[in-house]
Amino acid sequence: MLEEADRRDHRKLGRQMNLFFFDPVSPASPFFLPKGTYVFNRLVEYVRGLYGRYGYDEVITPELFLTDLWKTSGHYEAYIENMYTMEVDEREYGVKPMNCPAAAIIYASSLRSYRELPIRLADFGRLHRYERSGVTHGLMRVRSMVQDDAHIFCTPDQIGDEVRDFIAMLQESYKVLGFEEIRYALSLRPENRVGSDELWDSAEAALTEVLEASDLKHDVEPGEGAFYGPKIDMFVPDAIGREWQLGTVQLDFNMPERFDLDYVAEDGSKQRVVMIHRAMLGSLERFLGVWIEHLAGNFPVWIAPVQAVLVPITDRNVEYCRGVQAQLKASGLRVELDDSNERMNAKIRKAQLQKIPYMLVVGDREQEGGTVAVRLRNGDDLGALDINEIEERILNEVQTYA
RNA sequence: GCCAACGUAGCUCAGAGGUAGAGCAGCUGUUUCGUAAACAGCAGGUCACAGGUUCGAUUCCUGUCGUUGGCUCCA
Repeated sequence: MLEEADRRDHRKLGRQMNLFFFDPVSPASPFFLPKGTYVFNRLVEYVRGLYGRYGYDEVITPELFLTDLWKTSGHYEAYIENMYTMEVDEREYGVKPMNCPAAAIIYASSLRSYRELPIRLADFGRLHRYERSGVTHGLMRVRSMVQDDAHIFCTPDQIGDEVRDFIAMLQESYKVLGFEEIRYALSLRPENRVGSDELWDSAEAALTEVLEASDLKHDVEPGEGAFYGPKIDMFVPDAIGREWQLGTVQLDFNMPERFDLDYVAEDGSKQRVVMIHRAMLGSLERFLGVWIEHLAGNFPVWIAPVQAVLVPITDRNVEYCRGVQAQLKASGLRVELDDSNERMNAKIRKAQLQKIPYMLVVGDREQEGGTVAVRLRNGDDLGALDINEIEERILNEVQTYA
């Protein structure tokens, strides 16, 4: 069991599969290698696809702000110790530890009508947080990260629908990504909080309603909410059973007040807008760490950095393999050719350790028949398949997120 | 930040108060092989960093940095 956890350890697999590594010159900050970057970007791309369907708009915001911004948001007091700051032209700047104030600035940048609500602004900005020594852990807790972050601005009446749609999107994505068991936790009002009791009442009721309406089993954690609003967090365990928070949806009554965010209502009056912070996969670094352990490194074909490797048995078969590679690449597949001076056994072992989904072995027999001998990473041998046949099979898996 | 441990070659590790070793990876050559490691040779290290003790420190001591397990924290 412990051995199995060790095999799934994302830090080891990260090295072994050439995905990422860490270097003391930037403590607790991953360097993503080309293969890790591919997976990372493909995840972002996947999320962007969902955003298209779920009505989000993406924005790009600065990484560096005058600390005035966090004085306005209220984070300065609580979190300045955990921020990276610098002085330029005698003014104090801070590297952003979260995107929400930037979203508030965007919201405030024009007069808003109830007609344009809800506004859903996605931001894949890179965040930096000085995490205290002793709390960092591989990709799970880093000092530099990107979240699939978004902020929804809506009316109080829209809270329920927004939370419900978000959870629906989250469940859709977790299903595709292979997470069956998610723990949901509803966190209610803490001692120290902002906002009226009426506001908390309705917000907590809205979250509870969504959870119950969708029949979602969840824990209720009184007093665990953020000072600015109640929230629902989604947790998933790593290889040794430690739970990590990935998704979250948080109502915020504080930021709209502090940034004076409102909209013109139907009757012409100005109304305070509601802000919802939400992240589906959460920190993409953390998500990748948990996901790698969950999959034991076996990325699904659609996102595997290398989908197939051609293994020529002898030099005689290399030219033929080049042709097959060219054909598969032309279809958009990521196919490598192992023409190293190794025995087939060694090439297969190497591909296994890289967790490459398909190994296409080519000897004289395959070459003559215009086929490849297909081996899966689980050891299954599918025998000789026609090139078009294997191409279709892989393409189909890509399209269906199999 | 706290408690504890660890830090030796790109990776995984061994080692000892007298300035270091293996396997894998790398490079060169041989080999042309049927589903998880062919063979040989070569090359590779300020033993994390800084002080201290000592005739002599990579080894012992202290500090710093980093990593790991746990605690606290996680906007």
